[in-house]
Amino acid sequence: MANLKYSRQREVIKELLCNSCEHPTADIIYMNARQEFPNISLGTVYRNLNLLADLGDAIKITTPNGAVHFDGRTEPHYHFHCNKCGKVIDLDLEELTCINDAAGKNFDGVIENHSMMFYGTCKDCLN
Amino acid sequence: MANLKYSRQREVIKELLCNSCEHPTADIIYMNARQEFPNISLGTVYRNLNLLADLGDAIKITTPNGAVHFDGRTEPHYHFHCNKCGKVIDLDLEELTCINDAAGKNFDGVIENHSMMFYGTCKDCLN
DNA sequence: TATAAACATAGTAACTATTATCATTATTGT
DNA sequence: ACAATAATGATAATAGTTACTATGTTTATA
Repeated sequence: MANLKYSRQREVIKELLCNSCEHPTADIIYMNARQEFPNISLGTVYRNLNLLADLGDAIKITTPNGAVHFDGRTEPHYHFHCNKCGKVIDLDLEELTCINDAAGKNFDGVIENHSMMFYGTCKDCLN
Repeated sequence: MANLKYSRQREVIKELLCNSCEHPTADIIYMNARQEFPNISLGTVYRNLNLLADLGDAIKITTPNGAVHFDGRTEPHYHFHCNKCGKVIDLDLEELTCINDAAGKNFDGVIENHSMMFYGTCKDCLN
């Protein structure tokens, strides 16, 4: 798993992800990466985004309308998903640290972590 | 939107969903519905599940590994997703009613609701 | 620095989950 | 009973993602 070799493509993908506050999809990263590597393959983008997620350097955010968003900010935080435009926005809400324990009270498995997504209408979409 | 006509297929789909504690995917519902209607179309299953969700009679649950699960229990509650088998399980945890307000504190849009998903390993997968 | 092993890439095909299309069938109000 | 309209089954189409493969890069070692 740790037999990694450097690649310029991966570095650029990681940079794009870390410098973005937009929680981009693989698609968006692909479009941006093409400005640096006109021939980069979409497969390369997916492979590296998933790799970064596996390494803990990125977070995958699943939204109700299909595409997976990626987040380069890895410390725990919560997200808002706009029901109109589909944008994903960071929220300024401190982590609920003890909720995992509370959830595990009457539960027979092991709870490791949680994610929370808020829904509604973002500023831009409030006509 | 309310120009509905009765269909036996929809009734069976709804029944299957409400009688299940398993948070089935469209696929599973399809397989079960075929015992009643051997010729039912997968499209019919999707159409009706989405319709039920739009009517508020079902909830769509998005999990990190692709497929959407459906839940016939519509009062607010939280879920656990097993990282190994992908099962979705109801949790006995009371709703965090005021968290929407807390999340909206430094946020410029309108927050309507939220979902929370816990992750880990379920009882059956703890070898 | 040459070399060989291992990894990464681009390009493309394949796959999965879901939605759209459309001719036929079923429901419902009159 | 009939006409309007919604729902169905069958299938095609789409979107997002992963798999495959030949070629190109990186890297450790001599």
